[in-house]
Amino acid sequence: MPLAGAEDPGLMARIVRMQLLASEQLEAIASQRGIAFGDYLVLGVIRRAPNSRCAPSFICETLHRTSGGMTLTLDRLERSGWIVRDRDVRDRRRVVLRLTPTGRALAKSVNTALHHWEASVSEGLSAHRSQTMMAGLDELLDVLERA
Amino acid sequence: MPLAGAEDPGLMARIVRMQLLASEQLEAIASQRGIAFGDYLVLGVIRRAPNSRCAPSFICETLHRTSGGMTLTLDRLERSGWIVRDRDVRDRRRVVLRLTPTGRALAKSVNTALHHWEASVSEGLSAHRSQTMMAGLDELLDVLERA
DNA sequence: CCTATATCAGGTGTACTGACATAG
DNA sequence: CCTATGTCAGTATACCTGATATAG
Repeated sequence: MPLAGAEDPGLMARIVRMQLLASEQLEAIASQRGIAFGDYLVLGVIRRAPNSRCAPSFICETLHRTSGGMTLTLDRLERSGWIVRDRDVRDRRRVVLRLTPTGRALAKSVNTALHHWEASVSEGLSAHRSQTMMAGLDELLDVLERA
Repeated sequence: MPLAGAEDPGLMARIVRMQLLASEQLEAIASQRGIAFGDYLVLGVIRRAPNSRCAPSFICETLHRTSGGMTLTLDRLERSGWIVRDRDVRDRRRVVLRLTPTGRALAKSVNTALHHWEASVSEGLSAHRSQTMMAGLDELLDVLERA
């Protein structure tokens, strides 16, 4: 079911198709555990931040999101009981985010499921392909980042 | 700016990062020409369909979208003067979509810009890498499609 | 009758932009 | 004053469910 006709689809078509397929599967994995994939990414950023704490603006930069949208996302995550907003005592403009025990457990659970997904996808690839794919993707990411 | 910490990010993180970077750039290219990237994809599906005509349901399948949402999208594209809805004379339940001259010109313009983007990205990759990348992506897409 | 195609209506979730309050 | 951080209000878009023609 290629997007293009007879000719070679090209890089763009492949990327778009990958987005469609991967998004569906990642979304399914996360939502089976009661969270949207995009929201899981936010939990993940907090979890991996130094001391498992960070500011909303850091998440915006990491996930390329706007501050207005992030406020709504954080409202939602806080309402769900997965994160807490603290005030920074040094600079009281700043908010410090941290995970609740529930939030940490959820993030870990989704993370584990994603690792299993990764493993099953890798199984479908020849070992050699898997290696060169990763290297190729890294090079591609480098180019995209510079563009 | 990797999503993960010290360990190897893994396939999932690479895919997510690719989605972030690629979406931004594709969205920028399209919106510079006055259309959202998602809407361009719809025009593209119509343009590449047999005889440059197709039904709304075909677009839904191709782009994995819902019929209710597609009706709204098509309303928007029609209001913008880029597509026309005709009735199929054989089966008058069916709607046949086609591009207006303006819509065709816009789709071509975005398509050309995307080809330039592709070319510039490919330039940043070693020729050999570019080849194996594409092959690797195809294999990955195959696996994702089967999953 | 029953099914297929597309649309519509109502309600929900989410993101963006631009304005704003507050802190430095 | 000017900048930085985060929030809020208004807007846009997409989704889902279920109902509604209309045609086969």
